[in-house]
Amino acid sequence: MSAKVPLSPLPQRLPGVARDLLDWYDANARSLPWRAPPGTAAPDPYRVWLSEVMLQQTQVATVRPYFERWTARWPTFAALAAAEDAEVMAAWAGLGYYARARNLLAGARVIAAQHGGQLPDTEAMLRTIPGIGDYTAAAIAAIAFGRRAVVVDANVERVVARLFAIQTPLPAAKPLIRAAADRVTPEERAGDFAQAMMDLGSGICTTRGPRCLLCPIRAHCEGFAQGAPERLPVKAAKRVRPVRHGTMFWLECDGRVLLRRRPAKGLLGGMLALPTGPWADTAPLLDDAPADVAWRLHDETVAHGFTHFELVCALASGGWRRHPDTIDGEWWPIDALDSAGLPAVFRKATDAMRRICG
DNA sequence: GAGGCGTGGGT
DNA sequence: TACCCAAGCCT
Repeated sequence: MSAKVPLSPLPQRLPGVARDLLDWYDANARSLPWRAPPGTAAPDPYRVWLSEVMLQQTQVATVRPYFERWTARWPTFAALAAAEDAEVMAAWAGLGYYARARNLLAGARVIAAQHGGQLPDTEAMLRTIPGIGDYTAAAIAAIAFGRRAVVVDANVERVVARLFAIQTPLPAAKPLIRAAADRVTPEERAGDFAQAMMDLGSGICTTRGPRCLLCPIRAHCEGFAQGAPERLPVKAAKRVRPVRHGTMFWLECDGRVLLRRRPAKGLLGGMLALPTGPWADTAPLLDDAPADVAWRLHDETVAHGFTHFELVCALASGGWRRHPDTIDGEWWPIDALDSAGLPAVFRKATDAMRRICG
């Protein structure tokens, strides 16, 4: 909770929802590294942009340490634009949705080369930067540049669906919810309002077990009045996740293991990884081995859930007896694998292999 | 529009 | 436990 700061009186035209929510925010705003205290000067646009991208589909507690490390290393657009691709991808390792890191770097370079090192300050221009969509453009315009923008993310969708008791299922309800959000967004302090909605959504108006008795806008809430706000928003049923199978190959040479960078696009794109063939409906076993050596197939497997499928991977190990330079990839010291910047699924595999090999 | 795209936390 | 899901974007 941040210190209370003196605020100028809000315009009388401010609707009750925004007024009550902002009063609550002034007293209860979370203190976050990328956030300015309510009612104070706008925070650094670089930090707002970085935090908004890191926070896409990712919780605050997960983002915080990544944000601290990242800003210490690359504190400005210029610093990030000049960074090495491999360093940036390694710094993102474990955070997921790796296209965000690729877009962040591309975005920093666009900003440095085409925008004089300054983030554009309108939604429409922000929308042209790689990795910035409707939500992030609105959030940056409001939070970093004080513009009135309608910021709609999953928190706002949930709060607004309950506030207006919208029964239409998502995603069909999106236009309706955006129109409703527009109606409650104030002309002034739209940035604080957006962040207040986030805090409300993450701490009080939660998906399960909303704490309505603590809610500052309960009196305005039709969902609460109707008695079952936790049933909103209604969502379309989602598909079952299929299981896919694969093999990861642990090729050792002189205390090092072979790593390869994955293709720039697609799953885990641009990340360093253990060699592996495509992941398919049936177990490929040794079909896609990176080298013709005597592979040993282990009993232990690695299971990992991705957004749209479940992976079960076999582990195979072997030794490279020829000159290290005669195979594609990077030989990484086994003792230093923790600093290789591997995605979580490969970190599971390397941890398992180090256990197996002792 | 719908599906591809990670991961860890909460219940 | 086995789900569900979180400050979305891109194609």
